[in-house]
Amino acid sequence: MSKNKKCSLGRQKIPIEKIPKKSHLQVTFSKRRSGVFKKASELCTLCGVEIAIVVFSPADKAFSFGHPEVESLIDRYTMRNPPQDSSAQHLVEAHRNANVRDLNMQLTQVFNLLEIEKKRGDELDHVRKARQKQFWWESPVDELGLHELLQLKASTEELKNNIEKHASKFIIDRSTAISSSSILGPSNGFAAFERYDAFDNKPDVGIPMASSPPDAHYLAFRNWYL
Amino acid sequence: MSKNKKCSLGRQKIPIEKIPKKSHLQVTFSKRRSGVFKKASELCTLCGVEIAIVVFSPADKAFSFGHPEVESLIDRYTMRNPPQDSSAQHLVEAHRNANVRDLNMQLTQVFNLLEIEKKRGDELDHVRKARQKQFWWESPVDELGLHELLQLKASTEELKNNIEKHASKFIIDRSTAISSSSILGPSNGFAAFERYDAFDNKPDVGIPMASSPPDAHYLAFRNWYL
DNA sequence: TAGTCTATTGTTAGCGC
DNA sequence: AGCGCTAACAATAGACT
Repeated sequence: MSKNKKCSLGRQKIPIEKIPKKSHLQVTFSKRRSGVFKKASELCTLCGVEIAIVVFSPADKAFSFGHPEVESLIDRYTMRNPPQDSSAQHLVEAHRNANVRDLNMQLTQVFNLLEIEKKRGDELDHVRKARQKQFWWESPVDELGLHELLQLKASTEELKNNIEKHASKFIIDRSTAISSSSILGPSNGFAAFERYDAFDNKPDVGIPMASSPPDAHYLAFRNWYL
Repeated sequence: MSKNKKCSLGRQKIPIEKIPKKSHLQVTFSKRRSGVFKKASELCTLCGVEIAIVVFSPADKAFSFGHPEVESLIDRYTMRNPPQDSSAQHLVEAHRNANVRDLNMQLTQVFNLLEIEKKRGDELDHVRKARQKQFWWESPVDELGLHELLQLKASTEELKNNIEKHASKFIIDRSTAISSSSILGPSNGFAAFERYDAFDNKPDVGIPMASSPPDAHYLAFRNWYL
């Protein structure tokens, strides 16, 4: 918000010693724990290996990360199998483990989906940004060179003629009703450019934007105005 | 050492997916395993917490890191050894539940992220499709109604005037070189509309599309032609 | 298999909210 | 507690040894 302040000093080097300030320590623990878990997760994905991490927080709370699950990896590590307890316990265990397995599976799947979606979103974002550079005739006129201006002029004159031709055709046989005035049109001047936020998938309306939003032509070309 | 050689491309971005090449995977595993262990060690030192990590390598070899030691932490985590009384059982429960809670939290978070990303992707997708309908002035002229045609005519005339004004300004002081002819321009007629496929993020070229692709004005308005 | 080097990407300390 | 920000710092991909 404050435009003038260089409020951030950026990251500072800290010695790898026990952090004395407690609140600070808690923040660092939280951030770095996430960092370690993320690294572990990446290691899993990249190398397809199994990893389990257990941390006890400064407040002695247990945090864990495991792929596929902490318990089975611990069991594998200690190389002793736990079916030593009573059958009831065992069933509870099994249920718990199944539950955890399910959760982990869901987590993994959803995480993968997330990656895919993220990629798709980024790509589309790039496309969108690319369009702005690609379609130079949508840029402000003052940024165009002479060549572009001449091209635009030529195109525009031809376009104008075509439009006039068509318009007169319309006027000549105006037996058909003049299309309805704006019903769906946006009420604020910029809506036409921002409406995609609220855009859902209405199939189509026959003639594209046939209900002629107010000031649409202004909006359409406002970047060209001087 | 050698100043002239660009021997290294530096670090490259890699997608977080399973690395297909095995030798490569092995190197990455080795490096990143060290990285994770180092991060864990720093977390220990900085926050004075206890942490245990167990990894099974691609070759199914077990690597572990633990402070103070893996075994005791595992025991603490599984809560088998240290206290054996009822309170211990209770703690086991607590930890287990905490674990499940954590997993659920992760799942929820990731799922939310997925939703957000999906929405973003969909929106951008819609934007792209919507542009065609939204920018009805890019549609074929014959599909426009009388109202739209009149709007277009008005816009066009104003636009033409503006362009002429600017063009004459350019012509009057044409001390600057007329911008270079097409270098980057596409060679086939439709490339201008498809180029975003190959578009990456080149910063900018000062004037957008200053190198005026051939027939760009034709492409720009070709939907309007009769 | 493991270490070195470098250009780049990724992480995070110290803020504010 | 968490999220966002920015600049500084740290990790690391790729190539070589």
